[in-house]
Amino acid sequence: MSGRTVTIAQVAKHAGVAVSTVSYVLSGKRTISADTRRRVLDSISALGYHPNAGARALASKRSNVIALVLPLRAGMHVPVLMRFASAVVTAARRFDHDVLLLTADEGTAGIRRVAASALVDALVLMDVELDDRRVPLLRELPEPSVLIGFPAEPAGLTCVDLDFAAAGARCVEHLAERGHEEIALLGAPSVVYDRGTGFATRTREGFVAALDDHGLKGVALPCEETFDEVYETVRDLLLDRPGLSGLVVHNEAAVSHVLAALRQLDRRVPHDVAVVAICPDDVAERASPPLTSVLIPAEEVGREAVRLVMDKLEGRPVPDSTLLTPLLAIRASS
Amino acid sequence: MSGRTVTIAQVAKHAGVAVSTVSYVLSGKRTISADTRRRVLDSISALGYHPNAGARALASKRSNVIALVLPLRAGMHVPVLMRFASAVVTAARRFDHDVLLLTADEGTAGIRRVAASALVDALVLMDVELDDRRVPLLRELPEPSVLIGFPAEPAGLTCVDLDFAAAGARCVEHLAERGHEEIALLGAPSVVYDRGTGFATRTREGFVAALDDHGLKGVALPCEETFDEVYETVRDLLLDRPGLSGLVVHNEAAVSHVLAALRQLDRRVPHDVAVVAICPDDVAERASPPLTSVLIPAEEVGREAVRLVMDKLEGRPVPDSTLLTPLLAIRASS
DNA sequence: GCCGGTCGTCGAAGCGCTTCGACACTCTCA
DNA sequence: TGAGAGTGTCGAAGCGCTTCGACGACCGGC
Repeated sequence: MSGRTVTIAQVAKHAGVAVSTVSYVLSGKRTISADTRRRVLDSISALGYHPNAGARALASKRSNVIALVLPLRAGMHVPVLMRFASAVVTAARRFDHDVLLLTADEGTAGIRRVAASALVDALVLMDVELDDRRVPLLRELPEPSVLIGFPAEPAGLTCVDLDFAAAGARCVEHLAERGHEEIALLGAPSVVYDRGTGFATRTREGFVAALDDHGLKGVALPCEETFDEVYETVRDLLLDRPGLSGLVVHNEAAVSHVLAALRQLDRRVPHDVAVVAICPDDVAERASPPLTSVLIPAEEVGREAVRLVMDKLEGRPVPDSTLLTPLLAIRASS
Repeated sequence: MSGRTVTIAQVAKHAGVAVSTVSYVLSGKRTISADTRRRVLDSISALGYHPNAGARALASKRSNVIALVLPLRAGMHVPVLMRFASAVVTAARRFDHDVLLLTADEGTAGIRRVAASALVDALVLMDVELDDRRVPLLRELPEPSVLIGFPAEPAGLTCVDLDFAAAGARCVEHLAERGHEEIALLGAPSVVYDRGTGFATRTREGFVAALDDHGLKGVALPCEETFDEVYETVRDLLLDRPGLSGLVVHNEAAVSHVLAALRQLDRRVPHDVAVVAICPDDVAERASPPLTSVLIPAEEVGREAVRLVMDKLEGRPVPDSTLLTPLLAIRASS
């Protein structure tokens, strides 16, 4: 093994070749004879050599690091975010890149800093809002970037997200197939709609449009996240709309409260009220009864975001907008 | 502003000084006259200069990046993890460092890689387990590291965590003060105890010891995370122990299920059964009724971990073990 | 048998920064 | 008044890597 900081020069000497030859073995940018390659690789593992990241970045003008920028508002969707983050890291490693984590408290200055200092080659932004103040900066940055979520004006940007409109519609379609005639969407807290967060709005639009398509009656309501508020909302809803027999819940924190409220109101799921959720799989599975759900494909979104940003880094053309198709998992609640 | 990649040489020329002078202005490692310093700083902002991270790392042997290593098992405590991560990033920025995110799927190889390639100066590991396979590696690494959580054999390592034993004891003490005589701890799922995760075990030990100290009767049970299982556990518990009037819940996912189960069993909180939780504040506040809780101080733990790792980087001595005192927030449930 | 064309390898020139030693000053104090 | 001690600044030597141009060696074609 090593004796502290093995350099490429030591590898070269050990293998009896030039430094540049070792470099070419590693990068594959020039042809190297099988024999030489083997000798070099043997020396590398014999010495325990790891290329120095700083030196490599300096010489090649590539740091092989991408920035992952956390959302402006902490506290929302936290579990899903973690899965995004984890998926992004895993995907980045497939492309031999690492991931630098950036929070929002530094504001746009952090983004500017890591880009200007060549700490990162590219950026992935999570949980982009409709009116996201990070977006103008991205436009003027030479480093490529990919957004998870859609801002109001996505022209010229590369965005990935679950197709929330389709997700909302898919839930309606499912309930229509099951014969329900009046349904409701319980969405995000109203503050989320007020600040125009894209995914909440788009789900609602998809839901409302699909009501029409399938000739169903229905309503879309915001939904707060404490049990008491959820309980009231559900109670009032059932009171106002006696014919209502289906519920779509697009609010991870409220899911279990909705079910508890229904139990308390003596409505059986799915007998009296069918419930479909838009939430991560594990939440749906842990509920009682397990919920039919449109899963939020965090892994897929993360993977796709990284793929796109790598394509941009290599100068390959990429689509402006990538919408991932929602997948409905049918469980006991509908 | 810039015209693409401003270097220190351009700043030096613009300010009419030597390159080294600019460097010393930036690092403060030599005295510079006020006048020169101002000229240099003016040039820096006039040109929009940002030091190249790679070059700096190469020359100074410091990358100013620390690694944040995610836990081996994904899926546990996910929301809390995100707050750790965020706190670590924020704290690291205060020390002018950035944070590289590492997942466990690369195994220990990832840790070895970023350390050997000098990509990072130091490491912070989240959610360390009793028998953590990353720990032996840390001992042989020259880079300093800090663990969040305690392994079975922490000698020679630097560990930070909430004092879970004290947290368990604090809950008992609180219920004893309120006059309860028989109480129970609903803890993590049994699989978590089986693999010996430290925080679960330590809470239980603190709980059990405190029962004795305060002369209470009680029991500590594992607790699964689906509603149905929680319901059964709670029902059986109340059946077996008619005198039981207090519950400590140390399982974030089960908290709302426990409350729903109690509602269903017609036990009023806190009138019939007092409930104290060990969970993040927002979960406790969102419950109904809002729960008296020992909060898990993610921000503080993250901040402390970074402070320690920076101390180690600077060669300052640090304590092997840092236990953060639990804080009980009294709310409506007890 | 000579010419042009790969193929495989080498040496050297940076990449942008930090840091060390040197050096010209300006103060002090004997 | 001159030795000694600071100050403030400079120049140059790397840090470990990539990459460019050069150059033998070897090939087939005429």
